[in-house]
Amino acid sequence: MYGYQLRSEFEASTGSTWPLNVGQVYTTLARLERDGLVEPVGESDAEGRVTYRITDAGRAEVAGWFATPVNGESPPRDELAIKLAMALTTPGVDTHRVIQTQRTATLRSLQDLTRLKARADEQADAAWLLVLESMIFKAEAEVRWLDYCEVRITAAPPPAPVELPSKEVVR
Amino acid sequence: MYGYQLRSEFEASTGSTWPLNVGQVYTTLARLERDGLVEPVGESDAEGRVTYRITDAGRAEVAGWFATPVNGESPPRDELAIKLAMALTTPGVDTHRVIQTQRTATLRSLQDLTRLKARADEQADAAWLLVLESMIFKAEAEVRWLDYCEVRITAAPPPAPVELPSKEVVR
DNA sequence: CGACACATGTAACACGTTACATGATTTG
DNA sequence: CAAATCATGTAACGTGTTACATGTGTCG
Repeated sequence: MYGYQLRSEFEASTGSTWPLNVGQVYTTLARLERDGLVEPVGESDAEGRVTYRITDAGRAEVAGWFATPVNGESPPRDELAIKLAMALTTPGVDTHRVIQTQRTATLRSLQDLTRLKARADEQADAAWLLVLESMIFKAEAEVRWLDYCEVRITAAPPPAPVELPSKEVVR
Repeated sequence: MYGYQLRSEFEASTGSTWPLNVGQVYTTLARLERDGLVEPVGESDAEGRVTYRITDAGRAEVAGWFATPVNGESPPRDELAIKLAMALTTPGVDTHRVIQTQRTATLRSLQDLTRLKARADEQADAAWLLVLESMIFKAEAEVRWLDYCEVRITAAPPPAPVELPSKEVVR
């Protein structure tokens, strides 16, 4: 395929959710070519299009990707978890409020996702549908986790206020 | 605090899981100072330490961060979901195998996490514990999602093989 | 004609991350 | 004394991302 085409396919399948800057397609294509995973087939054609083709190395890379499990983020960069952890240990932050704010936001996005899913169901794009369902699962899990946290922290109140200023730390 | 100290605290609280390169502390500190969120208090002291202090702007930033919900990744960059979606639509990929590989990997990491949690429970570091629990919740949700996907794709077999090569795409 | 879709590409930035350089101080 | 720890910092890279530059073809 050529760059513009890749973008078109993508936009079509995601129903123009998930905006994708065309420029990024070209930068990525260039980087893939640099790494030998992809190669241009001939020069630009009459309409100025430059078609690319996957190489053997590229195929190997893809195969490897499919064969290798995704290692769930180590170290953990989960912003929400970190935020809650920080809220809990930072004096003067209403953790309860933070949780509630997040909860309503997550519920709202869950609604949006459900709406999108309905659209995707009609459209019958299996790939995009799968991604959406994954997001729904995640959002639901997030709500469950938030509820769990709430119980957890109301049960065990802040573990004695920390004294920040003094505290000789290292050694 | 000063840079080295920040790193020490961090390592201590995460039990030396989550390795953190010291250099990163200094680059980050420098960038925070550049943005006026943090400022050095005086020059380097006798032992060569440079202490930093949060500014009002920094405090405001933090407050804003706590008040704003995390918007769950839009566009969705979930590698696993994308991988499965691609597996489903790429001819010649055994989606079943991909799911199984991931499933065992996730279960294994779930074990590790549980072990870590036991350690954290003794250590009683509330923040780190919370992060760990979040990861456990996520891992469990992932397994559930994988099981759901498996049922989903064995129930509805690949939606008629796609013809790749032809397909006039744009327009 | 002027606007819009098609099509390609480049320059630039921020951020996360690492490897390396440099010294002072402690400790076996 | 040598090795380890404490402590700071810089140069560099890769990637995701955007804004911009440029040109062709189509259509109301």
